[in-house]
Amino acid sequence: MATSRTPRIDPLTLEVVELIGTVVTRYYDEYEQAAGKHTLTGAQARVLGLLSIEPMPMRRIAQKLKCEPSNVTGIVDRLEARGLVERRPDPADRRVKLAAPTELGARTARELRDGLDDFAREPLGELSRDERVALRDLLRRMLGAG
Amino acid sequence: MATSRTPRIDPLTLEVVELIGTVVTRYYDEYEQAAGKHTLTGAQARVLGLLSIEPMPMRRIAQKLKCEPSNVTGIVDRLEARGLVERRPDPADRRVKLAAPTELGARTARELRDGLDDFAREPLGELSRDERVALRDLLRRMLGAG
DNA sequence: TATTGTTATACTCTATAACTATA
DNA sequence: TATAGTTATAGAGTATAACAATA
Repeated sequence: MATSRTPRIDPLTLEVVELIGTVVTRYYDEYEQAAGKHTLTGAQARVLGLLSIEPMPMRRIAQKLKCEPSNVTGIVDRLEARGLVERRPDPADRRVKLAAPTELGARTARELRDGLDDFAREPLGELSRDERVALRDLLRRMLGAG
Repeated sequence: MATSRTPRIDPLTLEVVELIGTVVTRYYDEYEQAAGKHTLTGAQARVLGLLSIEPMPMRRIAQKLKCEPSNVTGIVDRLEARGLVERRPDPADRRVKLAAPTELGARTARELRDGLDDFAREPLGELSRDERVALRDLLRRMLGAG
């Protein structure tokens, strides 16, 4: 009997998917490595990065991380224990705790962000300015306007 | 005092880095989601995917995953407990155990791989064939010959 | 009643160190 | 003696369920 299978994707698309997979691995590894240089885990670095843009309630961090709110408690606990983050009361709603980076946390987040420049320099450094424009436009289209 | 700072990257490169970050997040989420549909963790899905290409010693799995060999024991244990993977002796070296997918494991890996096609269809589906060729060439150059 | 954050629990992944059986 | 795989241990992230304080 002929089983109804998902049509195989063409070789071109397959190669692009594989290339993207390589980029994903490389990006992820560099991120973890940059975090590790500050003795931070990936999750901690992500939360610190989020808060450095804008302080936010614990609940919202969980939404951003796509994880359960109960997990955020521990991650912020560890960041707070290291003096990188602090919990502030929300004047508007006393149930809410706003997590915000300390001075040290803000500095660490900045250094972490600079670490990502390594990624920008290395693989992206292979491309000329025109090529980067082309890549930007393709990625923009791919991810849909936004 | 003028602090010697890492030179800031230009806006264009920054945007490309951010776009790649978005792709990375999306790719990762889809991978975890595809794994979850088979009640597999990301690590388990990655190992199963590796072995479906080629059976290999435990040690080599650890190298591929960039983790300690001791971790692989547990991951393969769980895959084996579910009948997706089996450990075979290596005729050439009795210290070595070759991990290989079972029939069920091979089928699961295939379905998992098809799940990645979702990624190929969605964001990549936005691009025409010519655009995909352009993206492929840019990624190839970026990742260096490859 | 509903919501925010937390605690308690259990599972997985991770690294480190010590062990075993081979080589 | 060196290597492959394992075990033991501890820390971190994750989900689920139940709880206190507040809305």
